[in-house]
Order: sequence, then C-alpha cells, then structure tokens
Amino acid sequence: MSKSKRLLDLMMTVNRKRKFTVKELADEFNVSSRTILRDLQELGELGVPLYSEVGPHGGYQVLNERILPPIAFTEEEAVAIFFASHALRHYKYLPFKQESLSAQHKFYNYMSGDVRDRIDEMKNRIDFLTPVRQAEFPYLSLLLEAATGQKVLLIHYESKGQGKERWIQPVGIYAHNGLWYCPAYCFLRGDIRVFRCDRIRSAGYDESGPAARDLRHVHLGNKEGYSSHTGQGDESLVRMWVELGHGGVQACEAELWSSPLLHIRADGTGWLEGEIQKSDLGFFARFAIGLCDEATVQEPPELVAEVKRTLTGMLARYK
Amino acid sequence: MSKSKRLLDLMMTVNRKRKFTVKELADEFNVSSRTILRDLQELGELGVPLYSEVGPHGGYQVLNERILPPIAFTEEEAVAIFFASHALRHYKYLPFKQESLSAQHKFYNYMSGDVRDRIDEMKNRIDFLTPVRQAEFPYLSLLLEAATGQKVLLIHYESKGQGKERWIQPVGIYAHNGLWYCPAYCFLRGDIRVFRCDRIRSAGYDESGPAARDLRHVHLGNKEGYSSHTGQGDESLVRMWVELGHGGVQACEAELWSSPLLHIRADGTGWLEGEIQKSDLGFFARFAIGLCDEATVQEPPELVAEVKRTLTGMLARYK
DNA sequence: CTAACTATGACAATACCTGTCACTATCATA
DNA sequence: TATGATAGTGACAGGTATTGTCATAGTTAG
Repeated sequence: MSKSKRLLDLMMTVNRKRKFTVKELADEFNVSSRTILRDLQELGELGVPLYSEVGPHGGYQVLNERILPPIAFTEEEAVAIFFASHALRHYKYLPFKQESLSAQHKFYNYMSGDVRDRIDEMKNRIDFLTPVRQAEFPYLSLLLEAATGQKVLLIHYESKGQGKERWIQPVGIYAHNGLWYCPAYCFLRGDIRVFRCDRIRSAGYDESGPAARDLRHVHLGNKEGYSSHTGQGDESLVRMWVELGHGGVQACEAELWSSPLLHIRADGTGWLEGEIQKSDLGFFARFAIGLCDEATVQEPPELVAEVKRTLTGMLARYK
Repeated sequence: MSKSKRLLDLMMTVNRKRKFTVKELADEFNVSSRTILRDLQELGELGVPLYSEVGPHGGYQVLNERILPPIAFTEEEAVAIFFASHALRHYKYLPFKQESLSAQHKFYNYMSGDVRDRIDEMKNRIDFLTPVRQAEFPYLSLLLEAATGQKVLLIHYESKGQGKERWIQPVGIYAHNGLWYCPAYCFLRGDIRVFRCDRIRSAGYDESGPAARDLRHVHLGNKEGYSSHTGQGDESLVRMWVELGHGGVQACEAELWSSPLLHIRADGTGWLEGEIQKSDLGFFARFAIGLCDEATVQEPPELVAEVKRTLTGMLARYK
C-alpha cells in the first residue's frame, strides 16, 4: 500500500478509535512502529489534532476535533447541507447554535467558487420563517442533556402567574411556532407534562431531589401519553364536538393537539371530536371563536355556553 | 513538497477548478505532466470521479460529485449538522429533500461509533415541529430555479375558487407554518404578490410570455415591497389601530405581516397601527376576533363595524 | 523497579517517485 | 486534409523519499 493511501486510511482509523497505541496501528497496517510514528507526526502537520501520553495506559488520542475523511458529496448535497443549517437561522435559541454556524462557515469556505456563487444566489431566495419571539430560552442545552442522560432537574416554573419549584425529568425538547417546549415527567403531578421552556426561570441538577425514573422508552416519537396543549388540568373529562368548515380544517391541521381529534370529510370540511378536560374548556372556546364562521360548537353544552358568554362579552366592548 | 501533501492539495485544486488540463496543473505544482497524470490516476483510484476528453478544448473534468477536502469538524459541529438536516424532516416537500437525506446518511455513516451513539440518543429527544399539511407543493424547485435565474413562469393559480393563468417572475420561496409561499412579480397586477404554492396548479416556462424584469435587487431580505397577507387587494388604504393585551402581542409576534404594524409597550401589552388595504378588512376583523379579549379594534370605524357584524352573526348561530 | 508507553536520531537498503523521451490516439479547426 | 492541442502508455535511469532496525532516552502507573 502506498504511503498516501495509508495516510488517508490512517486518518479514518484514528477517527474511528479515538484512543490507540502506536503498536496497535503498526500491526493493523503491517508496517513498523517507527513508520507509524512518522505518519502520525505527518497527520499532525496536516491538521489532525493528535495528543499523546506516555507511560502505561498512555497512547495516542484524537482531541475533540475530528477530521472527516474525504467524503464525496454531490454539489446538490453540499448545497442541501448548507440550507439545512440556513433554515435554522431564525431561531435565536438553539442547542448547537454556535456549532451549527461554525460548521456552516467551514463548509462554505471549503466549497469551490461556483458552488459558493450558487449558494449566494440562493440564500436570499429561500427561507423558513419562524416567528421571532422575545421569550428567552437559556436552558435548552441543559434540558436536552437531562433528557438524553435520564437526569432529574429542579426547575422554577412560572405557571398562571405564580412561580413554583418542581422536580422534573425531561423527555426531550421541541420547537413549535417559535417557542420551545419540554415534555417531562413531573414529580409533583406524578405524570408527564409539557412545560414551556421560556417559563422555566431557573434549572439545575439537584442531588437532594427524587431518584431518576427509567424513562428511556418514552421519547418524542411516542408522545401519545402527553396531556393536552397546556400540560395542566385535572381528571374530569367531557366529550367535545365541533363542526368545521373548509378553512376550519386547514386551521386545525396547523395545531399540534388537534390530530387525534380531527376528522376530515372528502369535501374538505370536517369536525373535531373527542374527550377533553373540563379545565381546557376556556382554551377550546377561544380556539373555536378564532375560527369565526368556520367552526360551530355542538358539544358539550358548557362549551357552547362559554363561547356565547365570551362572544357577548366581546360584543359588549364595542357598544 | 511530498507526494502525499501534493495529492491532498491536488484534490482541493481539482475541486476548485472543475475543468483543467494536465499541463495547467503541472505548471501550478512545478512537476512534470507525467507526474500529474500519474497523480490523477491515483486520485481516481481513491474515489475522485475524474473524466477526461482528448483533443483541443479537451481536458480533465470532475464529474458532478465533489470531494470535500478533509475538514476538521468538532464533534459538536458534526452533531449540529446532523440535526440541522434532522430539523427539516417534517417537511414533506422541500427543494433538496433527496440530497439533504443522502448527505445526512453519508455524514452518519462516516462518523465514528460513539458520535453515532450520541446522535441516536438525541434524535428522539429534540424536534422541530411543523404542521403536516395535506397540501401538495410539486413546483418548489421550479419556482426556486426561476427566482435565482430571473425567469418568467406561466402558472395556473387557483384564487378565491376560480383558476386563472398568470405570468409571474418569482422572487423566492418561503415556508411558514407548514405551507410554502412564493412572492413574485405578477405581470397581471403589475406588482409583487405573494402566492401560496399549493394553489399553483401548474407551472412552466413559456417562451411567449413577457420578457423578464430585472428583479435581482428584490429578494426575501427586503420584502417591504410585498403586499399584505393575501397578495390580493386594491389601492384604497385606511388607517388601522388595534389595542392588544399581553397575549395579543404574543399572538401577533407569530404573524409575519404584523411586524411593521406591531408596537410593544414595556409592560408587554401593545398595539397594531398602520395603513391597511380596505380589501383586507375582512381578514383583520377575523384576526381581531381570534384574539378574543386580547384585542380591541379602535380604528377604522369600518373595521369596528365588521367585527360587530361578524360577532353578531356568530352569536346568532348559537341562539 | 519494571513494564508499557512515547520520542528521536542515525543509517543502510530499497522501494518508490520523477522527469525525459518516444510513441499512439483522438478530435477541433484552419 | 493537415495541424496542433490534448490525453494516454511504456520504458528507463537517477535520485529521493520511505522504511525497518537499532540504539537511546524520557515518562509514568502500578
């Protein structure tokens, strides 16, 4: 095997195993240790951040940087990667924000002139709009770390105007419409609740808290277990039925909570039907009103009454 | 310069200039043509897709694939790139959909085991939710291509129940809340309008259409020139003033059209103020009603009347 | 103290790289 | 049709770079 090829192979090998000894590689490549030493030095000069420690249990290590072996990307793929990163630029808070940007810049800089031109041409021609919120989300990384690591956090959560301390074990985080949410097991409620991340006033690990539960099987992909839009509520349920016009169906498709309730007819109209918590009546009343003549509440009577009451109140303001 | 280094350099060089001759490179690297020929063959064996043509104006070319030179990515950066691509997975329609996925897979495959583990751990713990719409967006790539290339398209557009043929020159495309929009110069209206891409029933280049205008300076970054939410409307303007509660401000922040109109007070409340088209009164009435007690229309009188009329109508349905 | 590591230098053998030259093949274009 | 620009191949000699071996030294965990 030629030296050039060996160097490229070596590059990949040292990245695969982050820690290794010279002898190990020498055996693997069927060359002498001396050669491997020389090769490693050369790799270092080429930019691979190697670090070595002498002594027993010593050896070589690749530092936090990793060299990607040369990958054949099509031009389209390179552009796609660039725009995937570009798509997230409206997020003011993002776990990986920094890294995403620096990776994007590296990519851009390594690309040849004509691909750059294409990207420049395109980057003002395609966009993914997300509402820019004033809310602050300082704990996203921490929440994500706690979710992957199955750890318990003590948070100070502001709910309905009052702040409360709670122990939670995050399931994950998700962004929706410019806001970040965190489904988590709440030790206070003894169930999974969805928290709005901008209402988390503080968060941190707390040794004195309850022991972590095994929630590895619960993740964002199986959130049937989550409760409704607010994460609040009690156990008293009631059946709801709301008729929807064409536009009402479209509006509901944009709502996360609606998918289990939404039924669509062939002509584009549809209806919402299902059990809801009584404490959510106010929410649904407002939602139905927001759809104007595209939604008509049929059940339950309490919801009809709430809608009528709200409408009357609104009308009164304009008298 | 050692051969190994030259090969790496060569890799980058042939990617920079997609087309080149052997002599060119020989001069650039100060080696003989014979050596370059040998090097190029070796590069070919290493995976660089080279193609050559003999004769005058012949030369070497790199085929559509490009090799990225080895880039040092930190682990965090690699993860960030992965999740940028991951973030777009809820988009059923996406220009670059295929490429984004294949690039993501390549990335994933080249990463070492422990980074993969980290990604696997995380990918069900972070998400970017976008409403999944039933609407179809088959012309995104075409629209984008027309926007970057300053070309005129003939589209069949469904607006208010009726279909019309129009010549448009796209400015760009953007996704918002699960739907794709396309601001474009409309030759029918003689102005820039926003089209909903799922209502474009057909699109294609048309030689018989009007000549393209020079709209290179108009792009998504300077869309002040765009008209309101619907892209429809006439020239008669009227001043609007809507008082907003705390929640009303938050709701407005999520709307694209509101930013030039929205004013926020220190206490979190605010108001909408500005000139609007009379034809949009119905839209704003519905919007204000959707905010329930979080919005109170002050001006213009027509809007107040429209709100009252709509509210009365809604209330009537529940009598 | 020892074993397991890295680290460096010197040197000889040799494998590989390089340039040169000679030749062939293809193709655009004058 | 002739010509020049281009790729492509093979052979060969000279030279350089690569490699393995050996010697030696430094560091550190156990």
